[in-house]
Amino acid sequence: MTKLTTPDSKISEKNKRRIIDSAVRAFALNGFKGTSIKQIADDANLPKTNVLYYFGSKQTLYTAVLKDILLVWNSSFDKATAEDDPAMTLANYIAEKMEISRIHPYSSKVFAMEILRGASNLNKSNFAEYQAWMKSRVTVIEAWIEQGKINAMSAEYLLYHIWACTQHYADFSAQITGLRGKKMIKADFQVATQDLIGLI
Amino acid sequence: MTKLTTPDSKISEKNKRRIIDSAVRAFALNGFKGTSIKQIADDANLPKTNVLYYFGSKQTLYTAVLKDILLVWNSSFDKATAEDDPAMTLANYIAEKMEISRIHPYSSKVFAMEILRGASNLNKSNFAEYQAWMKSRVTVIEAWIEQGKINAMSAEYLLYHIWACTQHYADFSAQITGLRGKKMIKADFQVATQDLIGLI
DNA sequence: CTAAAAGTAGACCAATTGGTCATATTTTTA
DNA sequence: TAAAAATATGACCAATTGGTCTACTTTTAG
Repeated sequence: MTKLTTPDSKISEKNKRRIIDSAVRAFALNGFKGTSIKQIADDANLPKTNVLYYFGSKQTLYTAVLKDILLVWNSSFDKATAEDDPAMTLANYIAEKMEISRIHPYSSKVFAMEILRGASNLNKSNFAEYQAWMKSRVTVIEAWIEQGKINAMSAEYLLYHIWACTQHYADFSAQITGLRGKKMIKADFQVATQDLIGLI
Repeated sequence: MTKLTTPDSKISEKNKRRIIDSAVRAFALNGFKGTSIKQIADDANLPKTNVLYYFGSKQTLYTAVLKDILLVWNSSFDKATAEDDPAMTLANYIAEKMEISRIHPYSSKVFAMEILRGASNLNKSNFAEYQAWMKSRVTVIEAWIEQGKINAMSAEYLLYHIWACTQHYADFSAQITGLRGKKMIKADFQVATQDLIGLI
């Protein structure tokens, strides 16, 4: 039996996973420059050279982390059509995004930081993909408006605003925790989700 | 004539201003750790030692930058009362926040980064102040609800959502620029503002 | 005008850190 | 089971950088 591709060995797989998980947290907490390879290695219980062995350089590791993060961000809205029910579809989308914010706060933060800093590590193809997604989603929303299913508004900004609010709960968790005096638990996320769905 | 305080000299004033302005941009673009004092000094056309002369350490400079940023973020909403018109007041608040996002994108980004990283450089008193502000604003909004002026909803989350959306345009400008293929100009900001006001 | 205070600036240092190299150990393959 | 491939790891290095020290110049106050 010949292998067509050379999949990573179990060991490689496991170590890479551990390294990336440690790296996400470290980058979220300290930024790219503020995170040392040694830090990540220690957190993953590996010697520093081992991290370099798998990823070659800090920059490559960072890029791998970004790629890993993007994998998490698919949602049911990606495949929604003009025939779907807007209220239900958008509500689902919001709920999904909120859930991602809740479960993957570090990923969200690394990504937010990357964009804050100018997104210079997201390559052209990443953006092209995004643009295509945006265009197709705007088309769907505009079809809904045309059918009179929802009020007229800029589909583009609507998406920005959904994005903004859902991300907010992951990205600005420290601020919210500070203001509330306590952390948001699952129930709080549910209230926030419902509130946001109501708003939109 | 005796001076009660020792105000900074003109030179000191001017240099500190130049340094902070350079620092805001640098920190926004490269993060705290990613920014070197030399970088800031070069940008401000001063030798590195001069920056240390005025601020003592990178950390102190960073704190000064944060403090400077907070000064920008006062708004008319701070003094709104239950007697004011909600629609008008909130619309103004949103418009003001959007304008700040447009004019001070770097400040916004530094602040966002600070919070992303856990807000460890914002001291307790900063937070206490924020909490007091939040509490008083929530009270006003809840009074509006009681008076039947606006629909019932969580005042707390409403504020979060306004914050999220208005900040978004500063913080995620790179993403928006990437998606749109062009930068947002003043007119675009106005459309976004109107759209957001409509939403809320 | 003069002395003190404020500001400017180069030389220098210790710590951190990304990355390389050589070598040893383990796992896989034939 | 032996060679090859993959993995693990310590020693080491050059570059960067925050910060200190010392000395020089300009500004301010009496």
